[in-house]
Amino acid sequence: MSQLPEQSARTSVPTSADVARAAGVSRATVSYVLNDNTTVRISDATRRRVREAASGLGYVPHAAARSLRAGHSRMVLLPAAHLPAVPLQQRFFTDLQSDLRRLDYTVVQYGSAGLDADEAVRAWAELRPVAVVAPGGVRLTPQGISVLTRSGAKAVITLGPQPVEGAHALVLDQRGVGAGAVRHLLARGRRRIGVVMPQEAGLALFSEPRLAGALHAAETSATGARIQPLPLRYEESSAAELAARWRALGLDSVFAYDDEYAMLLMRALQDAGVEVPAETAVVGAGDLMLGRLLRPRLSTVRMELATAQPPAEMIDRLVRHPGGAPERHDLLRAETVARESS
Amino acid sequence: MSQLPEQSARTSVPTSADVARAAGVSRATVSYVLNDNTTVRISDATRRRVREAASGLGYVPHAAARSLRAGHSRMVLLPAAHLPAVPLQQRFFTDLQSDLRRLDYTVVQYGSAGLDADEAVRAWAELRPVAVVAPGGVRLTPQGISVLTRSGAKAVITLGPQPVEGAHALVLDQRGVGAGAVRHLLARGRRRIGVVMPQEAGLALFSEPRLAGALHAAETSATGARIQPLPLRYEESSAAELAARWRALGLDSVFAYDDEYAMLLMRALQDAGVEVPAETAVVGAGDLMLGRLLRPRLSTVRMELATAQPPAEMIDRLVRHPGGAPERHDLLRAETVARESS
DNA sequence: TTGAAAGCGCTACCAG
DNA sequence: CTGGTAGCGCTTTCAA
Repeated sequence: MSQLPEQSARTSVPTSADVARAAGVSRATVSYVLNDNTTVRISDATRRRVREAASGLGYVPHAAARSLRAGHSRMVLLPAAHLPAVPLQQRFFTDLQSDLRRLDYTVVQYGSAGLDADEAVRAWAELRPVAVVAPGGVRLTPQGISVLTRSGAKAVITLGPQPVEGAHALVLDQRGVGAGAVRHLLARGRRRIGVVMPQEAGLALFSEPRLAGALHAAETSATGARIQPLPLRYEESSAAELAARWRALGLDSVFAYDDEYAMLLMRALQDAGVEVPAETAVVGAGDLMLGRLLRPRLSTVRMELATAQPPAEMIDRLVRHPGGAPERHDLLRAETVARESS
Repeated sequence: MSQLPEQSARTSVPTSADVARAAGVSRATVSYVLNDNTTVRISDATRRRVREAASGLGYVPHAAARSLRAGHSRMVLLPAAHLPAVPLQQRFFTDLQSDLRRLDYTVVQYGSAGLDADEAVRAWAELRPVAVVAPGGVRLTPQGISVLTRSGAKAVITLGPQPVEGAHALVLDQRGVGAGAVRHLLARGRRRIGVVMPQEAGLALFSEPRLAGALHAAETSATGARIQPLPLRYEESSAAELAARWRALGLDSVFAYDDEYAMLLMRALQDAGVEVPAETAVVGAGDLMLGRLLRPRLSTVRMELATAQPPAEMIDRLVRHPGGAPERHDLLRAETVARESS
């Protein structure tokens, strides 16, 4: 219908005013109809005219304008860690996302790679999210939390190995993983236990608590067991080096951080003539398929997320009743799966 | 300073007007100072006063209001696929994200799990992104592209095995992976080649083109080689079943889709007494660490992303000069790595 | 049952 | 050098 191509090009993004004009009604009516507002009664004929005009023009409401007017958004922000997430976290996010959507939140992942902590928090705050769920690996300080809160976030929640002062916390306590592995090895009669510490950046966040759990389990066992941290890069050469001096270390078992490092190390040990499990028992973590395919089959610590209340509901509750004391929920359950390697 | 707690709570999110009041200047001046607007000259004293007032109040600008006023955003939207991304895509996204940030774009991942195609596209359009990069696994129809374009997106780009009519395309052509594997096996004298087809939802997007490439390579080789698709679930039982009827299939080699399926199948074949590579050669894809740790070491097809122009620059160019014909760029380079399993 | 108008927070004109 | 002000697209009173 437009006769001026260049004008129609400039005006090409249709607004509710365009819909109103096309339907011969006011912008208010358009808003009522498209939002199914029940407090006001509109004739069916008008409803249809508005709907047809909207779809005819390809009208899509402008989220920014809407939330500006409303004074709040329903955006839940998930700052993406710049480091590779563990598969468990990946699945957690996927589930959280669809659960939140069902509660009518808009979930947005925001990558902050290449920003320092302050810039990143500012960038998040500019989006005025109603809630922020920050995974481990994202540096969130108490003052960062304050910036977010003061910019209108009703709930700030950390997700990771340890809580942060002032925020709610979904804790994936990795200590139980290390403790589970060590208790299993102790029960098998092992007493000199190595703990692999990946040297890859970012994994320290997980490996340190696992080591701490291992140490604690050994100390409280009253067996006199010894824990020996073993730095390892995820490379064959690094594993071969470690294997070469294995006998000198005098270890009878090793918790290999996870199944992949376990596979790497087990192969190097076998190549160096160290018998698994006879001479050295090996335990991984994560219960990946590959552990079942190895020979000997890999013992592992399986991890599961157990939640009393689904995280999405918790977030919804915190958003609706903000201001309570920081909550803390432990999500991670660790369970040892004994196979042939230990 | 506020004496009414409940009022200060409601008004707690500071606006540029609050900053202006605190600094004793107008909102315009605040905007000029905080945006380092150079077309207007402001005294250093005023600048400092404004800056101090802003940080004192914890002022953070409101992105929605800003882009509403500006009439455009610099948001690049990455609809997140609901299925697990291949590691290669994961790295691609991370890199793209930081490159785009360097070009001053805001990158946002939007999870559309649980929405059908139309709803999803509408939801994206509501955010008024300046560009959309849709990975494979996200269903994007020509009419979806039109909705996005008409809502102001300057560039719509697909990323995946095959392009979509009307959008620019970053193509990860999986056919070369299958073709590379088959050519390698043909060169090794193999003629009856199985191709593993994962039965997991979502992988068909990758496995079908790989099969097509394998078929094409066999046909054009003039060797009379035969290609046999082999459905397989990522479970030990499924692999064992396949291995049990292996000899009846009469195959002398197999392209196992990727390294993980290769490990699964190779283990099952070995358990069934089928010698690798003597009786059956095995090739994976992805060049994972685990392939190097298997015995025999796994031959694989390594995949790399080779780009003439970095994707971020391409997007920036398309945003600045919209309206050109759809571009298509092939990103995937496949290269066979021969080890011991073939 | 519908329309007019105010205003969310911000920036960019134009006056002073 | 700084301030007043219009208006981005939308929703929601209040009037008609």
